Amino acid sequence: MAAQVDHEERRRQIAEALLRIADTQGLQAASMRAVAAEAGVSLRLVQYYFTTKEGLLLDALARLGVQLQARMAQWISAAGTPPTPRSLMTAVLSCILPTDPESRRITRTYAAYYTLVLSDPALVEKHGTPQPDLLEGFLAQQIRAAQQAGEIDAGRDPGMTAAGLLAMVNGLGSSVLGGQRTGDAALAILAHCLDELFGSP
Amino acid sequence: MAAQVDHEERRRQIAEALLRIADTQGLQAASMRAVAAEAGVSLRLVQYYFTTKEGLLLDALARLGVQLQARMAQWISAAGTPPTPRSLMTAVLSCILPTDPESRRITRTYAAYYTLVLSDPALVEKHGTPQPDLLEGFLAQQIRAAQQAGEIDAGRDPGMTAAGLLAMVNGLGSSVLGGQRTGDAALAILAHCLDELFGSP
DNA sequence: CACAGCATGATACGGGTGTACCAGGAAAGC
DNA sequence: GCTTTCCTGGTACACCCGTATCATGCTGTG
Repeated sequence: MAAQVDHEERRRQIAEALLRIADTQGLQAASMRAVAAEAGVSLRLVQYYFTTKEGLLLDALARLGVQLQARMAQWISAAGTPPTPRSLMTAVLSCILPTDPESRRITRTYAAYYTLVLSDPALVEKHGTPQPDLLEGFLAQQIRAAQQAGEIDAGRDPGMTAAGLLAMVNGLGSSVLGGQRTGDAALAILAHCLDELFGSP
Repeated sequence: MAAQVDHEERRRQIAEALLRIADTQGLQAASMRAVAAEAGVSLRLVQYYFTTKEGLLLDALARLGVQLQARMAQWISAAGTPPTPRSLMTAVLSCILPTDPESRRITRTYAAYYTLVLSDPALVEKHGTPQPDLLEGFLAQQIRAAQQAGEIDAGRDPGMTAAGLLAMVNGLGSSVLGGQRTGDAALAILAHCLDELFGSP
């Protein structure tokens, strides 16, 4: 055999270079050569580990998803002891908002992928993106729990309320990235909505 | 003089070809040559009427803004007689949602521009985008009016509620374009939120 | 009628893109 | 030691991009 190299580490290095470019300059600037330069390797290496560009894009997207998932798990675990439905929802929703550098990076990179998928839906269709629906289900579950505890008006539809909240946070994130709003302002709006949802007189 | 041609008409024809491509294939597919082919003119003509590609992009974006504005004006004028704050808000918000072909087109094209601006903020900065803030102000004003009429709880912050609603509609639109939700489902969620905002027992 | 000027067509240039091909070197197994 | 396999570097190929240049129409005015 030859100089055995940690393939996974190399792939990670290259994929993260792609994500770094997607974050700072957008995905259309993430050419094979640019990724190679950013990762400090030769173009040939990028081709070797990811035969095609589509493979690289998909792999990097998967890693981005893992990063977001890790961040959310961390925020959930920091939601106080014991976690209440309200603290959990606050954690999950504000975790997605681009307030600190890491969330800005993740959100911006996801936004870069978003339009890519819009123009070429076949890219991710086979790959599947169960994340949003899972999140929505989790939120709906928390809402139901809060309703049984009498903290939320029982007349609300949990699914629709969850979907509305998640969509709002998405939209707030877009406006923050677009520079129309500050991250803290978005957080304040989210807090206001949660205050309204949980009766806080 | 030479064959005097309606310049504005030609510019419109070309710009709308650009918008059509941006809608169906994304902005990264909207090359000068593709726009020329879509508009049925030669590449040289596109260059003639819009010296540079940036000029073409900006002009088309401006036209898209006008189209959205016209659509909103139409929906507002169809908001019943006399228009109530609730009917106005419903009209404005559901007008943005991608439910019919026209709104799908507008929303998708705006989404295509969104990431372009994210990766190159200088493009639109000088050009200005007063639209969203105006809309937010309009919504806040309607909320205040409804509060004075006793239709909305006076404890709500009009600005934050307006911002939250607009962001939610934006996020709902994204999910519809992404195929995670149907346009009607998004409308139902919006209706549910408005029901909750205006006390409907 | 001729001329000036706007409108259009064809083509070229330099650069960037994804991918493919070919060669070579380094370590492990016989 | 030799070979086989894994890894890596360099380079080339088509193709598409935005823009510029040259040339040629056509038309309305003097």
